[in-house]
Amino acid sequence: MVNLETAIQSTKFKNQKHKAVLNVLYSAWWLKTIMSRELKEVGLTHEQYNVLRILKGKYPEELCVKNIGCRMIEKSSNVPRIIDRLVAKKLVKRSTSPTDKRETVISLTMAGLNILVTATGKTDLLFQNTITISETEAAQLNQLLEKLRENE
Amino acid sequence: MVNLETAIQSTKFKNQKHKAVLNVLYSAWWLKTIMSRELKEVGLTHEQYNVLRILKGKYPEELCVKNIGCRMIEKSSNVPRIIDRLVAKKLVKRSTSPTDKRETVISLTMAGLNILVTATGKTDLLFQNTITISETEAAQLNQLLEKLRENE
DNA sequence: TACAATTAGATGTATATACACGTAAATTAA
DNA sequence: TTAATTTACGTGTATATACATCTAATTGTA
Repeated sequence: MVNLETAIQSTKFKNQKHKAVLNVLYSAWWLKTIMSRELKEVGLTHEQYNVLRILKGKYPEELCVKNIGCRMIEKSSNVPRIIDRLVAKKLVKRSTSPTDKRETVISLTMAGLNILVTATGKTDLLFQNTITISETEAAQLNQLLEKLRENE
Repeated sequence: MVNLETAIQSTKFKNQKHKAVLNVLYSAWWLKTIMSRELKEVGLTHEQYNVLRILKGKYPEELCVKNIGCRMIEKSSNVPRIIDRLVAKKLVKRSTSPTDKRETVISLTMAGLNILVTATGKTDLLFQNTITISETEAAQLNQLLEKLRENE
């Protein structure tokens, strides 16, 4: 158990709100780090995994680049370039939409589906073992995070 | 007010814990985005600002690269390269430690201190206007985030 | 219908992240 | 005191982020 003070070696927070901002940023870095460790074993980055999961959510329906982008957790991700790497690994296929030639539609390959199953198994197990807060606490946390962003 | 479901266009969360993981990641991205917008006006990136703040915390004491690194929110930040850019802008000064020639000690310049004051004023105002949760809620949020990381 | 405005996505650039590796200095051990 | 080990930090590489710009396709409008 590492509290924020220890993690970033600082005790000078203006107030609880200021501490909460740093705490959210640090927690996100920590989550990405432990997830990436698992994903590395199947050769995926966190963002590549995110794109694959978005495609899985609609599978076997295809999604265009724009619709993948607006579902990303990090909105400023450069989706075409992440797709480049997934295409190179043959995990997705790119093709032009017949109805709108501006759109590039992306579909999961079998290899993509398979790697996703393995990766999801790994991250699920990780969360099960590492994140032990109760469902009630998680629900509270969700409520407070949305309160934090209420003026979004 | 934008809830997570709308933000990432998904309603399929395995449970509250799974949703909390995505919620923390999304909230961190959101916080970084709104902060970066302010910092851009003074020509700083989020990470450059973080390094300057760490230096301010010990000012006028100097800090070596390693001690800056272990105080960073994102531990895998490449501190030497962030310092490169701060040196180029004359916001910090680099020199070799006289007591241990392996160490590079970094000190804030007057320009660095000044820009930090402006930047901090901007982010403080931003938080004041945008983040309106109470101190009690923020304290609760801090407690839950540390619970989330309890097996760190 | 023709032309302007908008939209989708590819691409370029600067910065950052994540991680490996190299070099020099300091520390420890033989 | 020399040799091995460790530490601090710079550097290289692949990927990602953040944002601007370009092109082609589509849509809206005169």
